[in-house]
Amino acid sequence: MGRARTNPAPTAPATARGRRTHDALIAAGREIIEEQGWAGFTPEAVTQAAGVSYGTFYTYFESKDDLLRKIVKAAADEMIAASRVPDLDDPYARIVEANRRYLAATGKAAKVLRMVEHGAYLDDNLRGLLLEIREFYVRRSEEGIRRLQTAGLADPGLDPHLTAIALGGMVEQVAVIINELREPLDTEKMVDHLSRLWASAIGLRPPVG
Amino acid sequence: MGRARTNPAPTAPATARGRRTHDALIAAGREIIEEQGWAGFTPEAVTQAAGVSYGTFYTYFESKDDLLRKIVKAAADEMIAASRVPDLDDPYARIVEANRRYLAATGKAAKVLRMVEHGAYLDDNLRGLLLEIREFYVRRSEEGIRRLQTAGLADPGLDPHLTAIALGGMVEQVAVIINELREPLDTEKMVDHLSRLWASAIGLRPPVG
Amino acid sequence: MGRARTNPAPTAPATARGRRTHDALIAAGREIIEEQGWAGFTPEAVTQAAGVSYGTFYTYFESKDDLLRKIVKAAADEMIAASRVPDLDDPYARIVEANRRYLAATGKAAKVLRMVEHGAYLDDNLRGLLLEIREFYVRRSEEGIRRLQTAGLADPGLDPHLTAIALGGMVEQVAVIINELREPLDTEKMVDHLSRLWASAIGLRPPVG
Amino acid sequence: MGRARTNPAPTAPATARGRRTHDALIAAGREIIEEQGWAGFTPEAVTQAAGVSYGTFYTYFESKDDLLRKIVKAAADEMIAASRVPDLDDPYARIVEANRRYLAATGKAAKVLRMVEHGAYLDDNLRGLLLEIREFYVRRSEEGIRRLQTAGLADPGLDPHLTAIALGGMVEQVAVIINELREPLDTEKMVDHLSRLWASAIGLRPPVG
DNA sequence: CATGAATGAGTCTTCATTCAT
DNA sequence: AATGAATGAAGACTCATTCAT
Repeated sequence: MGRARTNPAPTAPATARGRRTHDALIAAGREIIEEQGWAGFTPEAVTQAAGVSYGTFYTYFESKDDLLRKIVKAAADEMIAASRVPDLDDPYARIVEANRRYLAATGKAAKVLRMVEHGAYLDDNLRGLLLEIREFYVRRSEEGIRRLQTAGLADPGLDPHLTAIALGGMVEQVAVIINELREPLDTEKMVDHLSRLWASAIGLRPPVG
Repeated sequence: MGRARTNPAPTAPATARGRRTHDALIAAGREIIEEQGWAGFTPEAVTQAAGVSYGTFYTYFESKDDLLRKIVKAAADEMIAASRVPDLDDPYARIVEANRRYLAATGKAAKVLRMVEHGAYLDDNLRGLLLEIREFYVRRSEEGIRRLQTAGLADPGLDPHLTAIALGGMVEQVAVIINELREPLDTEKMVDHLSRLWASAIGLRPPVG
Repeated sequence: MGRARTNPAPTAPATARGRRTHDALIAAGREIIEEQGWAGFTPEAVTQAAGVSYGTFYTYFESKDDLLRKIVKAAADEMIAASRVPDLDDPYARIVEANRRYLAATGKAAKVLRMVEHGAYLDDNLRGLLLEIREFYVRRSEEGIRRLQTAGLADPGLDPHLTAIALGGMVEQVAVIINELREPLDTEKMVDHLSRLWASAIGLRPPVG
Repeated sequence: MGRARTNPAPTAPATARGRRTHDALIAAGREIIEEQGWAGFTPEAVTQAAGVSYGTFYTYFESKDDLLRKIVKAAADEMIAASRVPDLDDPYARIVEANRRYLAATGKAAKVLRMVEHGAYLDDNLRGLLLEIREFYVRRSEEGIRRLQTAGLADPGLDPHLTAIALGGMVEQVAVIINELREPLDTEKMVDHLSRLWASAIGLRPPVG
């Protein structure tokens, strides 16, 4: 973590085999982080899980952190991709859809991110990534809220930025908690609640029922 | 070699000096976790910060984990103590007060807890502690919501348990985020927003203004 | 922290170089135990003596104890192998041969074993090994004595078990003492004496002269 | 173990209470060595067993080695005192008596000594003590054998020195082994065997029966 | 004298990274 | 590219000894 490197800088794999190994390592690393957390994430464990030899790790990654960054980047892209919401006219339906997708697709990814949040506290690169992701979500929600306010559909007294932070935090935190609970929650019911709470919170009248 | 432990099993300090050192170590440890996160939390760092020699660590704690557990316990107790809300008649005032106290007193404590959540993934003791704390909050909110529903002041269609998890998550997450942002938020404004969002979400009419 | 072991669990060396290093470590470890005793036996000393870096120790051995067990096992095997006596018809010649081989080959091995006897007092694995070895010797002597008694060549009034313990102890102890004395003994003369004492003790007439 | 000392040199205890504490520490230390072996022998354990505080150790002993030396000295004196054999006319009776006393009184003391033999390999003081003790026994046996040879009662072809080493070793080793066996031996029967083996070995006719 | 806290060098072990093949 | 051995700095923990009260 931050030692000077004298290794040949890994380049993009040139052969198909190389790409396979590279991807296998990323997949293995991600699985390990998701399932064993920070402590289990070692080059040894990753290479073993990927079925290659120890040394191969450094053929593809500059360092453990390098792999981590790539994993996080992938998780982040995935989260954001999974969160694209189709352009629905009904604002409430939009909220429901956004929450459903977030919970469905991002539980594990969110866990990876949060793991990093603490484990790699000192790595500015990673912190930057995390902040970007959060900002993306906050900005998107912020704009949505502002639009609704302009349209007279949401409480104009709310600060869109603070509101976005708070409601986004709610969803983010729930996404993580769900994966940690012993007794599993009914996800669809949670989506329903999150959406209704969100809507009511900003003054958008949720559908009757 | 299976050598029997021969060091004095740490006992409660018998002298005033002992108690001072003991407390200094806990304080130093906590500060380090809060500020440098998991990675910086080493016996060496803790003893240095406390201004005592390395070996002194083990005069008071059986292990690094032992200290960690004590720090977490303290943080948890503190959070819960700080969250006691005076018995206010006005439900909205109650919500505001609860949020204000939570944000004021528990940002760092919450961060400690979250740190542990991932770093000590495998330690059942700690996981148990964390679950207890969260349950405490969820249960308290749940009861509050139920009371309001019974009194006809809150949306009777909401599941109090899911709602408590979601809104509690919102506050918890905001408490942590606040401490991570570069540009500091106006805490009092955030308290106001959290409270209004919470109230509106459950259908409790927030005060006009 | 209950962190899972992530270092490669030592496996049999896969390459010739690996085997060389592995063997060098065992040899170095053994020499250190023999010459400096328990206190000098540290991973650092062993690796230094073997001319490799500290970390290499754990490429081949799970722990200090692991190496110790392997050394003891080797010493034990060696002792027993060196003690095989060719099937001689003359009982006295057999005794001489057994003693000669024991003293020649096992002085240091016996010392290693004795060292462990006390140093690793608590390790049941090792204690088991030691008991096995002693039992092997006792059983063998016991059978020899019994045969001679049956053949009318040895005092039938002796309990073969107790006798084997006592005479075996004599040889074992002498083997160790020899290596500790400043003024070296004439080993061949000691073999002669041990054999004559042994033979006379059980009533087997030693050869005249 | 060999660090420079800056402690006030402990002097002989001046008060009765002091002497009691001093003796209690020696007794406790000895018991620990006898029962838990080398590994359990720490100032902490000793003081605890003696019911005094940690620091008190250094009021009475310069170092851990200092206590050890005193324990060994005491064990040695005790062994030698217990081994004094009354002047019996019958040489065989003398042998029996010597062995009986040795086994009866010295099993544990012998264990202490042997422990030291390996544990404190590097301490010349202790090694000297051990050698002295062994020499005492060897010399005594040697003289006895020589006397019997002169009196025409023992095989004149035996080297008294080598013979004394061997037979002394037998008894010493048996004394230790006895204490290590799970299934306890009948000590009196072992005394009988040792004596008969010893006598026969040197050509002294043991009593019929 | 007794107490118990303080000290810090030493020991075992881990693991990210490098290197020879 | 792949392999697996080698490296060594860093971390957790121990314990004989010292010292303030």
